[in-house]
Formats: sequence, C-alpha cells, structure tokens
Amino acid sequence: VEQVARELRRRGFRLTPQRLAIVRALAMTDSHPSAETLYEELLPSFPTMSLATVYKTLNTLREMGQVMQLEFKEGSTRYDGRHPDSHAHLICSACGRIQDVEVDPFSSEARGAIQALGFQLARYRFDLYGLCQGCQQKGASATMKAAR
Amino acid sequence: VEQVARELRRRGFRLTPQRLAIVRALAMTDSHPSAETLYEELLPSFPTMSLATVYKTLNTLREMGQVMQLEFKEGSTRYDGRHPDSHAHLICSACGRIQDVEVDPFSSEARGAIQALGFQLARYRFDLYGLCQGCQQKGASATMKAAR
DNA sequence: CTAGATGCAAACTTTTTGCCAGCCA
DNA sequence: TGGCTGGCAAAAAGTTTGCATCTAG
Repeated sequence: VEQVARELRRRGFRLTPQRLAIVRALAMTDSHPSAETLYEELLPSFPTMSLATVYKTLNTLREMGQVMQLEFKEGSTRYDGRHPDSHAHLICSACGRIQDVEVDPFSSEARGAIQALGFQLARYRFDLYGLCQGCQQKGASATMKAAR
Repeated sequence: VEQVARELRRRGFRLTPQRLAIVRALAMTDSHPSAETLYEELLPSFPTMSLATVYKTLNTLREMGQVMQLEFKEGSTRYDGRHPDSHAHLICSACGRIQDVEVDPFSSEARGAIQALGFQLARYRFDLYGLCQGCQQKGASATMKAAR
C-alpha cells in the first residue's frame, strides 16, 4: 500500500481517500474482485463512492502497472492487486474462485516456438479452467445423492 | 465444414444458409474474427443477415465445441473456428494479429503445481502479448525516422 | 405442415465520458 | 488558488432477447 501510495504521488496523482481505500482493498484480498464487488465492499465506509470512481481508479492503477486486469465474459472484469505481473490463474468453473499459480508456466518447447516465430513477448495471460478441490468433492457427493 | 454440418444435423439443428455461411467463413480464415467482422464479411453475400443471427450461431457452435471463444476488452470477443481446443495465442499489441502456437505450453513444474493444489483441469486459455515480427521491424524503422 | 430459425428493434450489462462542484497540494 | 478528482447521469459498446415472420426438413 505504502509503495503504491508513493508511486501515485511520484507521478503527480493526488492521494485521495477514495484511491487509498481502493488500493487498500486490493492489497487486502486474494480474491481478484470485480469493479462492482469493490464498489459494494467500499460503499459502507464511503457512502458517496461511485462506480465511476472505482473504474477510473482501477484504470489509473492498471496504467501504472500496479494491478492486473483480467477480462472474462461470464460476469465482469476482475482485478488482481497483489500480483500485478503475469502469472497463471486457476479458475473454478463451479464456484468462480480464482487461485494464483506461482511457478513459471512455460515449457521450453513453448519458449522455443515463440522465439522461432520472432515474437517479442511482453506479458501473458494464462487462465486454467476446471474444478477446484472443494467443488470436486461437493460435485462427487451431489452426484451420489442424485444416483440414489 | 462437412464435419460441422453433419454434427449440426445430428444434434437436430437445421442447416440454414446463414449457418453454413458462418461455418464456412470460420473454416476459411486463420484470423480469429469477431462477430462484427464476420457479419460485415457475410453481408455482401447475405444482405439480410443480422448481427443477432451471427451471435446466435456462434453461441450454438461454441456450445457444440466447434469454435473457441476468446474474450478481450480491447475491441470485442473473437472466435477461432479452426482450433476449437485449448492452445496458446500470440497477440500482437501493435497490429492486433492473433497467431496460434501449436505446441504444448505447459512446463512440468506448472503441471506439478496444479496437481498439488488438487485442481482438475478442463481447458485453458493462454494469451501471449507482445510484438509480432512485422511490427518489430516497422517499430524499429519508425524509431529511426523519429530519431533523425 | 410445424418446430425451429431469422431478422428487426429494443433491452441489458458493463464500462466510459462530460460536466460541474469540491477538495487537495 | 487552480487544476486534478469525485460523483452523477447519460452515452457508448457489445451482446442478448422478444416476437412476428419465414423456412428447412
């Protein structure tokens, strides 16, 4: 949070209460919230907060490289304020949870293929869809119940 | 095209001229078109074609697993009718071109990490952003011109 | 024939923009 | 004080839906 605040100042942006609240909220969660979710979360403490402000702030932070933006078609765009660099995501198709994968995902074949095509890689987005451990168990018991 | 047509019939869908045209257009291009692009492409040959029909057909094909849908926030959703299975994409940030990468992108570490978390992988989306070979060259000459 | 598809327009969702008042530096 | 910001409402962009008409099978 400190670091983002400093960076905002350094770039000539004002450190308003709203911006600070959004930065804090992003830093406190692992849950990759959407703009709407953030807005609802902040509304109790900032009754005058508007969705437009959330969007504007998120866009500012993204341009600063402080958050990573993840677009989905199901539901809306989600934001990751803790890992602004490229990394892989595990996305549960049942509960919508997004977990981060910390290891380098690239196979050496893939790196080779990219290089062979002369492509200059800047960043990537790697989303893995499937079932998280919890939903597999829930699904299994649901199936069993249905079978009776 | 044949195969998709058969599959449509088998599932009890009608093989309308509009559907056929969309399937053909998708099969003929490597360029991952958007719904809008497809619509404009087909309009000359099907003056009555409507955007809604394109969307409906694309959704049908997606549900059949015959096209892969790629959502982006810049511009719109794009469709891949030639490689309906998961694979990596090289996306040029300058010209917007999307190339397919055919090799398996996963590192063994990544597979290990996913397994360790108990995640059951169904499909993935791997988008690599950067500059394609052509745009790197254009960029280089543009820079040189600017330097003079 | 007739269930299912098309085409039009209107609805919907998500995100962005214009504008003025207000506040931070 | 003076320009950046926040908040509101309205616009924009992309996609979906309702419904009357039409058509493939």
